[in-house]
Amino acid sequence: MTLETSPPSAPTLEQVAAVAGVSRATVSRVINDSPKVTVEAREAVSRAIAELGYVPNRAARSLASRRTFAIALVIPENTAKFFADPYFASVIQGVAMALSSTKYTLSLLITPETDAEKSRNFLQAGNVDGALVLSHHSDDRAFLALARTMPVVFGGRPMGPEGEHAFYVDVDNRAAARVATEHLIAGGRTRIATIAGPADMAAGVDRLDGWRDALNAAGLASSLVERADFTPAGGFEAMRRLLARGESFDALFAASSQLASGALSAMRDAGLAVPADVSITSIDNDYFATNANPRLTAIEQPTVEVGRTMARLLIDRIEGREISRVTILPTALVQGQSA
Amino acid sequence: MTLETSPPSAPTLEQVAAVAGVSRATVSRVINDSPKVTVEAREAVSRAIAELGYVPNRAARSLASRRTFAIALVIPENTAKFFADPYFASVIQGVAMALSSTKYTLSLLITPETDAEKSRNFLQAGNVDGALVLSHHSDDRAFLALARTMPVVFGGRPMGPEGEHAFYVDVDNRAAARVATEHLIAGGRTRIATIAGPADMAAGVDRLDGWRDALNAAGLASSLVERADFTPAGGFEAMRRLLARGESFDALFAASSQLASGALSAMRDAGLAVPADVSITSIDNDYFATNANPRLTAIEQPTVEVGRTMARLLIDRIEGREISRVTILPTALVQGQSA
DNA sequence: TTGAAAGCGCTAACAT
DNA sequence: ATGTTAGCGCTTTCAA
Repeated sequence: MTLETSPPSAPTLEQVAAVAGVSRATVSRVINDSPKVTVEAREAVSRAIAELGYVPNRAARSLASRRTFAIALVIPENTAKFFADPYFASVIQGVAMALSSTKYTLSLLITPETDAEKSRNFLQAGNVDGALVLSHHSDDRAFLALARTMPVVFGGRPMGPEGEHAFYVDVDNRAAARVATEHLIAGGRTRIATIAGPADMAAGVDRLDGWRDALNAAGLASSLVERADFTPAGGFEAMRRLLARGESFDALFAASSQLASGALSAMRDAGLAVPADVSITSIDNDYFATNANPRLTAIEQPTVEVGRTMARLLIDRIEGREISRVTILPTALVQGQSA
Repeated sequence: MTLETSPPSAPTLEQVAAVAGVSRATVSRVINDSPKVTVEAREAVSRAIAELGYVPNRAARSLASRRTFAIALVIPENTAKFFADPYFASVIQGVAMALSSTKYTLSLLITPETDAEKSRNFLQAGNVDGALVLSHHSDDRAFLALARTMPVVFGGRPMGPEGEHAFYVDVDNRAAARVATEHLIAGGRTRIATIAGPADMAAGVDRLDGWRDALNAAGLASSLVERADFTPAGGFEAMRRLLARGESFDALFAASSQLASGALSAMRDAGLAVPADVSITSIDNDYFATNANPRLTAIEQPTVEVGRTMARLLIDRIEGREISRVTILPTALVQGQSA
């Protein structure tokens, strides 16, 4: 366990104090931007810091102050899904943007089931001041308990009774689904199927409800439902099941564009033309929507803004500012060629 | 700076010791799997830990032991490029796999120029026991200095004189490029152009050299060179410049499949058929190669294995085991339809 | 405004 | 095998 080449051990605050000719307390004050330091003292310390190349030791600092100035972004997915889903990319971008103007540092935790315990420990061990939990697709109940231990902001409404007390940023999935479905109805479609997400995920449940809302309001039947997990493969299989039913339909609302993209393949295999035979709308104006053929008409979520907002809210909570528990961001329908 | 709801402060080792009826040292020994603990003591401690829900405080631990059991994976790119490049996804997967069977935790640092100082500070502040620097495309010289401070393993040979002392995992880019070019020659092509990477990156330089090696050995001209950064857009522009020269060619070696994919668009615009008019080989059998039309004949790198190896080597270094400074992993040509 | 001194929660000699 | 005792490098009262 010994390092092969013992590196030049880092300069300590004590050494800085010696060089600057002040006490350790004063050095600490300068580092922490305390106003109660004379200009001369401050400058002497700054010079010493520069001269020695001093960087405060995080462990010592956080042990003494009980602050880490780090936050975790927890993504309960496996690595493959993480990279396959453009949603994460934009949210992270938003988080990173919000953080870059602060002292806070980001710890990215991609936590497949297998490493769950390691991640929990990491968080409980005081490595971070708070956590962001981004559960676009996955189940996040495991992390609700965390919220009792430290400030946590969720991306997407957490399911379950404990979710009632959680802080989260989300879009109005139900309204978004309703709008997407209404667009199909406005286009004159009357037999509208849906491929819904999993029943144990908020986005799955809410988007299905929104689809029903629209159909009910228009007096249309809402029986053509197939569920799938939010992947192209899931969409492909769901569409095959839908077609196998033998009940014809002239429109599809897919709960995500990944689902729609899989469904498109299955429809092409079946010789169905889009939008001639079946028109389609979906949610997520992402890579899968814009690169589909035809380009999908889809609801756009403000993904970068979700990330930015989550980070800002978390820091507000960490620093004791009051924030509202629920933040809903607006969505908009973006016209493509599929409906 | 005060938490709005002060969370129940975490149990300490001292409390565990009290509950278990042993000294703090014994608790510490149990936590650290020391063999010198009686079974009874170990069990008493384990029970106390479970009962209290105790998790050791990382800061205290690392302050006392000077170990963090965390390593950083530094990616000197902006977030957008990070997600656009499938290379990173696989390498990270490899790193994560290697780490999951260890006590080590991963800190992912995506460091655009703007946040460089924050990242450097993070690393110098003792947050990690070592760092992996993955510079597929970007310049990494800034991180060579880091290697004097802590164990560092690079992914890809670092450029510059300091690179001579760096530990790294890489493939033989020169040989890979030579093989890819020889494949074109074996196909009867004689006027072979290349789109090379940047001159300040090892992969850029080495792959160009390999192309030259093959042409020289075959007695063919090696004048048709255009450089670009490793993106589809770069490849597109480079191909346009190549075409604008007015010198005809019947084959192209692209230094990466992203470059090739951009080049393909430009060739399609120019009415060139692949592989009829121009055959193509490239490096990276990734998404861009397999989804190109026609599918690219490309050199496959063992990307997951690169990540796995980097992580293993870094941990070996951290724990004082001897490792060889340079590790070269094998590549193989994967036949597509482009050559 | 500054310094002295007491910890933060843990590990690691050193005794026993 | 276990306990005692110093710290690890910093922040933070409290006095001056």
